[in-house]
Amino acid sequence: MKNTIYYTEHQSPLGELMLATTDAGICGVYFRDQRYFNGTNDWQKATHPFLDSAAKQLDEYFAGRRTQFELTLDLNVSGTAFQQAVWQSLLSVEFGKTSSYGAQANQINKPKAIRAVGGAIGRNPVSIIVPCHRVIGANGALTGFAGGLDKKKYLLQLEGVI
Amino acid sequence: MKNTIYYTEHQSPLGELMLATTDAGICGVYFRDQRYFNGTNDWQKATHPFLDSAAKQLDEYFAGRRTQFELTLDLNVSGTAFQQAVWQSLLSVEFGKTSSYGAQANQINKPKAIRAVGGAIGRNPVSIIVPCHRVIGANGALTGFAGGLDKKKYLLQLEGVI
DNA sequence: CTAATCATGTCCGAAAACGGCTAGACAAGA
DNA sequence: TCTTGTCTAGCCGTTTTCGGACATGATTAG
Repeated sequence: MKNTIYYTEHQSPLGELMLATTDAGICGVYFRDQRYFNGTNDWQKATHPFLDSAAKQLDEYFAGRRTQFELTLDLNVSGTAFQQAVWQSLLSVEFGKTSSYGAQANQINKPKAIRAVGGAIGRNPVSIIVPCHRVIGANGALTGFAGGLDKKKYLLQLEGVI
Repeated sequence: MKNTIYYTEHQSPLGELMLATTDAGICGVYFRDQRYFNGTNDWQKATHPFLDSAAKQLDEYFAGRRTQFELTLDLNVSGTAFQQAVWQSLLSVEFGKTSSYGAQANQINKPKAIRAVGGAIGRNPVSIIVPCHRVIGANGALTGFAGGLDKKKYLLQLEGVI
């Protein structure tokens, strides 16, 4: 029923990342010791074509040579229907642009579920690739990031937003 | 991590029973529509050597030709540590004898957890084989049975207790 | 311009309710 | 006395319920 999850560790300018995948697609990119991380019980440390692609594209992204990821994702491994909808919606925020929590709430047709959207974004399992860092407060404040605000700032600078 | 559960249905004088097993042993014997039944999601209808043995021995039991089951059980599929301890302890109550909730509480070294034992016994996943029906009130009252009191009474009559 | 209010899904901890119970105290009948 | 019955107060693991806290923001009131 539940697909096996394979993972590997990968170095980045923001420290060690943990990349995870199923046979259906990438399902996780986590910072070291980040918030809301559920855990590696019954995850298997292994190599996998998807993991290789992800690592390569992340390297290019950090080197400034990539503004868009071309990867197969599997966002249905964890989370509620609501959360999955939010994550899916995040994919439409492009490199170098930002959005607000309210705007995202509108996009999933729940304009009043703003705080709920905040909670869901915080639990995004695929950091960086699903660009949760591009969502900031309506007033421009960074407001929060599961990996730490400094990392959110770094990513936005990398994308030339601030 | 979680072993597959195979099941089959089997007729008995008390109506249809649902027998379930893992590759480690029998993990379920349920009455039709009984209380505290969690459900067949991701159970697989299939044949299995353990299921065959269980069906055969249950037939013999109901026919009065068997007073003791010789089956491999897997009682660690569901339940808390406390519940599993209670179920394990139930196995020591022999055919034709009865015990009380208090006595069972003593047996697991929690003499005061009497009501809690009652709750655990009610959630026994392996009816008949794990003889929860042999536990009655200290005053002799039948008190309760997940499959219905009439079935408890039938079983105790079959064993010649009442 | 600041402060209070409200709306929303999820998680987490605390608190309360709920049982397949029992021993003990009492009262009522034989 | 000796049953028998009804009540009460504890006991304890599990389940359910409830109240906040959150990666917010538009609106209203002062």
